Amino acid sequence: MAASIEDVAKLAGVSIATVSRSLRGLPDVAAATRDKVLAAARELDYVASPFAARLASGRSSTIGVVVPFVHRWFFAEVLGAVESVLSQSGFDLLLHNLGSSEGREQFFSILPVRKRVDAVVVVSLALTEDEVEALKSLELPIGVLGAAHPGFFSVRIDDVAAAQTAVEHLVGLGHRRIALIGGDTDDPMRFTPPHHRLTGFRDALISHGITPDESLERLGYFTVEGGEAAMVQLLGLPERPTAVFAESDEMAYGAMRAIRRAGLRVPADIAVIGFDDHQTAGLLDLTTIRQPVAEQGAKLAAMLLASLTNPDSAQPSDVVMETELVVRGSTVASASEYADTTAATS
Amino acid sequence: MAASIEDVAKLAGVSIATVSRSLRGLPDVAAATRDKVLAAARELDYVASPFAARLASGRSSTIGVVVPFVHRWFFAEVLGAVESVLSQSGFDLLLHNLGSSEGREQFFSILPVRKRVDAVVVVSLALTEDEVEALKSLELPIGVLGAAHPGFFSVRIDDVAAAQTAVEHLVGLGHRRIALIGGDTDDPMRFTPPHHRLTGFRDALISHGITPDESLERLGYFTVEGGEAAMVQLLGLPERPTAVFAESDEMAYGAMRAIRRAGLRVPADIAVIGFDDHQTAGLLDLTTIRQPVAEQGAKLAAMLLASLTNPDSAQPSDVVMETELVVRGSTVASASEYADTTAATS
DNA sequence: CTGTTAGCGCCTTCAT
DNA sequence: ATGAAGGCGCTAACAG
Repeated sequence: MAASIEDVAKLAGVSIATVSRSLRGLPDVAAATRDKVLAAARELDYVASPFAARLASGRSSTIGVVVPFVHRWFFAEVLGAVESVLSQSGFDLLLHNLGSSEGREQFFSILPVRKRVDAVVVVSLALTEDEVEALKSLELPIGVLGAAHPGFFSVRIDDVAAAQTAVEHLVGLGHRRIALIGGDTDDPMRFTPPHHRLTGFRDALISHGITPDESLERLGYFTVEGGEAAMVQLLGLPERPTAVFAESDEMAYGAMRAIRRAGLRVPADIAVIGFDDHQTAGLLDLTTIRQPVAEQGAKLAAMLLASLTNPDSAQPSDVVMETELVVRGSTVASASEYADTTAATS
Repeated sequence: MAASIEDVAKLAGVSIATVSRSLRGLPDVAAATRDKVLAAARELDYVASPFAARLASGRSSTIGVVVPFVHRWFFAEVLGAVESVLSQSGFDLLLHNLGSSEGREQFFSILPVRKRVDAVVVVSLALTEDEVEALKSLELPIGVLGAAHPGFFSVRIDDVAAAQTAVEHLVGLGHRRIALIGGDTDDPMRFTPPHHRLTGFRDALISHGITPDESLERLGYFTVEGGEAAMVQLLGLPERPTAVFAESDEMAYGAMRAIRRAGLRVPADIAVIGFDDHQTAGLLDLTTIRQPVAEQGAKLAAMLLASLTNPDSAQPSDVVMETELVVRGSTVASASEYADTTAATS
């Protein structure tokens, strides 16, 4: 049987209260006493029972993290960053992978994090009002990655502006007939980026005197395969686009593949720009909008931890991180030298 | 303040013991009583405090999952499958992402799962003796994915045989000068596959009268970039290989890219076979060894749950799942038709 | 079938 | 600076 706080107290010759104080580094413990306790604890290989501690204190030192799909690059990257921050602070991470709209419904109706976490991180979900209410009913600090909600902490990028930047890069290269390969804004899983990137795409066109043409907006479902299929459709148009903005690098990969399979050249015949700066974007020479992925997760986790540590500063804040246009060979032929250099040194 | 079991008991007009029994679906409760309790619980929006339950029962309904890197495809896929099985059984999943050899050391010395999980799943780590001892000291059911250990549950594939199959496919096509792009068997993170796949590779060559040539064995570090760099080295050899076996599809992608950049053709000049059947392998027309990734994770989780539910059947078992050679255009030119079909329908 | 009563192992006032 | 003692909310015998 594992040692309990009482065993440590006996061995150290003090009360269990003193053991508790010493082990948690509370003040008002004599240095000599603390040392005795630490020695006894080490000797017995003691670790406090988290459940007893949580029951008594009401705090769980656990954060729930909700992702739509762990196995997709973006979410996995965020998750890794969050885990790293939490484990360094001695917090546990309870993972909830929604997986589907049924999983999502189930999560928000059951709220399996109830009574077991101190805060919740929600990644990239466009929350419905009901979902927001459900989260609020937890009466816990909530962190959202990818969208701002009053009362919640948030970290995100400016998707509208980033999409505009992408389109403006293409316009600046002389393109006027620009297609979009995006996520489904009606998707039952409701991700946030598609809405904003679509808005930015259309806004940028309009501000350059180009009328958005819905036949040039196709769904790529955030997968390589989807991007390829969408591009095939675009290539079948009477008047095909000269440039494509894909809302993710993975869809851009599919688009490039479709273009080349059709015997056309990137960027000579059709320029392609992606979004994310996925790890293989340099390798595939893809121009893209870089966003700090792990950094967003780490920042959000840190904000939540800070609010738990110091409930005074619990002012929910909204952090908007910078994105950056990374020009490579898929939009500017001569840029490929840069890309080669990047790929070789990475 | 959230409702407690006492509130429910009062409202239902029964004792807290009866509430507990009713809510947990234990036998020996009159149907009418149970209904009253359930109604009261619903009315008060009651959920039991897991910590109190865990303290009292000694069970946590939580499983710890340890992965080397969440953000890598294979591990993320496994994690998603494990999460799905656990959440369906009402179990919590505590995630531990090692991230580096320091993170690994820290995990096994601190054992942050102590006193908080009912079982542990370890993914793809070649465990040292000390690590095995550390896990055993938990006195919990341990599940290992990717390697067998006496006393632990395990699910895996036969990496040696699978690698042999890959090489035999190449030999069958007439290749004799076959290179390997693999993981580092001296990597501080010590993954299991590299050792076994290297063994299978060499064994297959030998059994066909081909002497393994170490200059044809290169490190690709399980990344696209690493695979490309390894292939560049192989292409620089006085006598270059006519075929390459990469221990992962991602390394194979890099190899194919290096080959094409060098102005050579796949498979005409150099055939390439990968490992995993990664989701984009069909798209990139890569011959590979398919292994059931999510299935391995789901199976292992289910085994552990079964052993917790029915401690009698707690016989640690070792399940070896099937792998399958998937022939596509990177080894057999005429196979590309199949690949196109696959890609179009997937 | 249902109620009573000890704990589970720790945190946290409140004294001293 | 330290100790004593009362919960935290539930489970699990044990009665009845």
